[in-house]
Amino acid sequence: MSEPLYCQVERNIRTYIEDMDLEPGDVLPTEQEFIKKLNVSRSTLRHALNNLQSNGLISKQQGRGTFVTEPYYEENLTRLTSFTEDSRNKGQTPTSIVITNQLIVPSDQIAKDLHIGQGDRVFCLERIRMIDGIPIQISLSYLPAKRLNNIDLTSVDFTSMSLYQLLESSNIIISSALETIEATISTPRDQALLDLPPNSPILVNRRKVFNEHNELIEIAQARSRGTHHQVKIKLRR
Amino acid sequence: MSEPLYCQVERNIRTYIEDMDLEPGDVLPTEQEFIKKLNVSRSTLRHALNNLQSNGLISKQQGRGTFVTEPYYEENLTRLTSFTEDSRNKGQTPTSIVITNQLIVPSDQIAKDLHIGQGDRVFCLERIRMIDGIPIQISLSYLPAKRLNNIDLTSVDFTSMSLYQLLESSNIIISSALETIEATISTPRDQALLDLPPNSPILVNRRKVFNEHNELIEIAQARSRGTHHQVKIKLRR
DNA sequence: CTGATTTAATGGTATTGACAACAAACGTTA
DNA sequence: TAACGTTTGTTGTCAATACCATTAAATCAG
Repeated sequence: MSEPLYCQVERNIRTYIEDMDLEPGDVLPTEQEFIKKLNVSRSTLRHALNNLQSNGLISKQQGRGTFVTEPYYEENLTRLTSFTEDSRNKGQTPTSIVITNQLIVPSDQIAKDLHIGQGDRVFCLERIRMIDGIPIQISLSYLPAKRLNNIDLTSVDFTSMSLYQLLESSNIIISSALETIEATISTPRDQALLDLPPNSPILVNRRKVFNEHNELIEIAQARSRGTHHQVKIKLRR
Repeated sequence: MSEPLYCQVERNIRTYIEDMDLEPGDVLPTEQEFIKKLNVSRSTLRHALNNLQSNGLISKQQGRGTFVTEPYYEENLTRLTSFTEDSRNKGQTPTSIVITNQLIVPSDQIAKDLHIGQGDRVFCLERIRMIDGIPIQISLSYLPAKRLNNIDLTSVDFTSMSLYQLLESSNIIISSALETIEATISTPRDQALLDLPPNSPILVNRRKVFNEHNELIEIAQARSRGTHHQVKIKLRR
């Protein structure tokens, strides 16, 4: 058989939401309407709807209806993964607006944090990360040029490209990372870039990424909408 | 209505795995066998199995069967530690004010989250965690009584006692946990209990803790001062 | 106008039946 | 023996039907 029917239904509903320009919070057609419109059985439709719900696109409420969900980003910290990879694994479409992509002379602090000398150059990459068109995160990365195998990041279009996958395809081995998380209040800049009201919470991730020789290849800060962003960790004792 | 049938089936299969001492990798009875054994329809059974699969307890393979899942294995992950242990390791002095320490009848939601039945009792423990006298965190835990080897938590003084160390000294094995983190804004209650100004950020940790049989022994929420609390994680790719 | 009751709409649960897809074991044949 | 097809047993997909639970809106009584 070709693609299962419920998968096709899933895609149909996704495109329906897009075509109808449904915003988060909007109500979807009822099950009965979808059944007529798509000409499938209720169980098939519900299979599709359940999948969309566990992918975080919609939420159902008994007695009321089905609604488009606020998109939110769930970061999986059991492994070191990227925003792009995490989102795609959940069936979402991550894109970026590149604010800065330059080769710069680092400040003393950055140079010290990266364990590089005064004269060494550093790539500075700042992006607004979006899911399905909604801004979720501001990420700011510094990468020392001399540890990047002569890649020229400034010539790369990061609109839909994963930084980590690019590095790995250039034989740079991302080995481990140290990450700290804290909560803070959004700055005016956060509010402008992430389209937030004043006094909204922000989750701040600071990450140091190491290669196989335990050399720092990236220090990064990610500022995410606190209520649409979850970090998920699996721990063992 | 009482508890849905598929939830009861879920619990039945959980206890089956435990009673039969099934190890990771072991094959479960086939759908037909479960249908006869539990006297339910196939769709109900599959509903339960699907839930168990998304909870990571089992995995299904078309044409082969259903198997108990390999436990998650990861080296160099941050260990599951407690507030008390963390603080003492840093040379600080953790204390607690106990707000609630009762044996209660759980709400439907809590019972469902803990995978327990309607009649089962649950310990509810709420504490203000302090370091050197400064309130840092509000922690709220629910623990199902029947999985605690007859410990009576209500008779324990948690002022300077670690919950996890108490459990372990009672031969309860804390095996793994799933944790999510998000940022939010403090509520008036947060502000009162943690001595915070309005509009201060709060870091919310939600944790599910499992024993060696992958049974839930605790669900907990911790609300911490966002700016005086950092989560540190070491990741591997 | 207020509050309680009824009704309609909607998603939730459960059963049954049929066929498809896949994996492993088995038999046949070259 | 090796290769190939067949059989068997498993989970996956899909449909039709019935009834339950929850919610919100309409209706009614006071």
